[in-house]
Amino acid sequence: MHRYRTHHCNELRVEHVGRTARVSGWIHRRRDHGQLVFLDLRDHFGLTQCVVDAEDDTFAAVEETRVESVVTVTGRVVRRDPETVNPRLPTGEVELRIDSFEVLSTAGVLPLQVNAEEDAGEETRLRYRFLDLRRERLHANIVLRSQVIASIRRRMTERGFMEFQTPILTASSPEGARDFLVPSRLHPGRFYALPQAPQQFKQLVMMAGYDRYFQIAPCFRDEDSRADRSPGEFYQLDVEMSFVEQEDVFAEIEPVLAGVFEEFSDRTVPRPFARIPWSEAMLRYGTDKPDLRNPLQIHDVSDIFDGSDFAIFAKTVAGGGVVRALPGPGCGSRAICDRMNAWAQSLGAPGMGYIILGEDGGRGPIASRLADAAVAEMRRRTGTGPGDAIFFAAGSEADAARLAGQARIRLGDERSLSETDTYRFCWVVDFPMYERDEATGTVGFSHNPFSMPQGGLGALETMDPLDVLAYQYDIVCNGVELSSGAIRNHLPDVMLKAFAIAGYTTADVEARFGGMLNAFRYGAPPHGGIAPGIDRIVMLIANEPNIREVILFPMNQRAEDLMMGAPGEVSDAQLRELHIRRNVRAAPTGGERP
RNA sequence: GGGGGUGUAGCUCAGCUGGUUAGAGCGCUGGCCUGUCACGCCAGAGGCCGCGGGUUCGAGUCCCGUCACUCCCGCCA
Repeated sequence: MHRYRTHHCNELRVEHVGRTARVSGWIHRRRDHGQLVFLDLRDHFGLTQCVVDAEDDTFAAVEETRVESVVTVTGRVVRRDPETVNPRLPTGEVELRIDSFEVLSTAGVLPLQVNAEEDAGEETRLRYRFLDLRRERLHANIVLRSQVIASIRRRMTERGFMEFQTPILTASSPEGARDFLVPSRLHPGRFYALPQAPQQFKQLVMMAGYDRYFQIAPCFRDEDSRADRSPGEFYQLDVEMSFVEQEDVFAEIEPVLAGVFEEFSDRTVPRPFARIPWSEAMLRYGTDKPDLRNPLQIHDVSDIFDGSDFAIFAKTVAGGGVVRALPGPGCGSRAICDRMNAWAQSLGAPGMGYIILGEDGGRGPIASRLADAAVAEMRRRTGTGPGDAIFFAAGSEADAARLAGQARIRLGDERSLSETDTYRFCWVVDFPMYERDEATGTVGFSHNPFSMPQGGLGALETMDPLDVLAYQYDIVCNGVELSSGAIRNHLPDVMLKAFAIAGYTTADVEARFGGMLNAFRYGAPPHGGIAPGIDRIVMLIANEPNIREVILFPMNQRAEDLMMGAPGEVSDAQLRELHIRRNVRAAPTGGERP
């Protein structure tokens, strides 16, 4: 008989009755009846009930071993009486009568309870991640993650993509997020950087002629975390293709994403994914990552208020601002509208105007200043009627869009308007190539500087840069941005011009992106790609609100690994070898850990 | 860097307008219990009320500071 087990803990069935079996695992739960003890033994696969009574030799040992200890149980598989069958367990028709009981590893009193639904605090969970991972939900999430990644690999390979590894130790990139730096022992004063993404490498793979590349790629960015953004590191499904236009990329990625989401969830994935121009997304949804499960849409009503008697909005429009209207189904009451207004003010907005709609037209301070025909026109545009309200966000185009967009989300949640059984994907396309930095007034890249401008060199030379669009797109699912992507700029002249508009000299570009720029001069195929976030994909499929729930060993919000103690101190000898000298003020004393 | 929330037993939390000995569930320890499956019943131990200062006759509760965790803004081309 095998030293540890003949069966795992989700294997024994009626057909095994009468045989002797051996199982090993953790003591999940014990039910002690004094003269009779039940033990639920747990391993990766499931639970098996073991039983022992007072006359057995092992009784005392079973009774005193604490939960989460690791034990090996050998015994006879017995059919349970019909009234004691547990239909909730796959192994619930049988149990194991304990003949021998061996403790392989004892557990102390637990800092968090593995067998309870109740969540411990984040700090405890992260410090004792190995215990947290034993719990059912988290354990299942990580299994799901493994299966999702395996499915993605299979789907990509079947489509003719090849998976390559790109360097982890590379050069610091001057744009974008903060880099993690790695000092060089051989080159005093010089540093590697961990890649923020394999962006330049994957483009070079295309120039090397491999045609279609993908990688489940680790990416490193030294930026602050969010609930949907893990600090430090994350994984992307990094993809690049040669000789393609935008729709070719969509045609490859759409079935992969839809297939994976359908394979691992019970929800529907409507196809084809909607294509929404960026400017339309900002107008209708007030965001560049719209949740299309929410049926509400925002409408521009600036023309109606232009020159109207409602002075605040008329002045806004006259000053170049806009007024946006959001339908509020069933919101036709003072209490609801006042609450929306107070909420808007809590966000720092001046307020949120409203019209309450009754059988006989509109009520409220705005409606009283407008002609009936104007109110009727707004009803028509927003599709509202008696019992509803229309909410208004006024201000600069960006401010009004943001407020209306947030109000749209809030109403959707509060009134439960959104679908709950769907993954609504969309492609947001036609992003602007440049944007004006509000603080400095300068023009900079709004997204990836390597994207191809629509209209090419001609557009860059003749158009207002702020009007130039890029072959730049996002894939969004249920309001979560999964990825940006682009058709790349593979033409050195266009690239130098594009960078010049953003304030970079040719020398700057050569110095910073020389490797790739040089490659463009020896025959570069037109190419493009995308890089959906793996962690966010799994998070959506697992229906988890926080990205830590789908990562084996996540760091906390301050980018610390509480279990391993990272980042940690290193020895003076290590630093000397790396030509590094500390330059930190004396650490404040009294820290809980060194 | 900024804003919000939280911090009370090993864990999850309650603790009112400041008031006498700070509670519950789970866990832990001991006892009882032969068909449970979140077993049940009885008893017990366990508290720097995050930390420091202040107001007050009196602070878990109010004020100031600080630390930690978390959510958000900035940031993430």
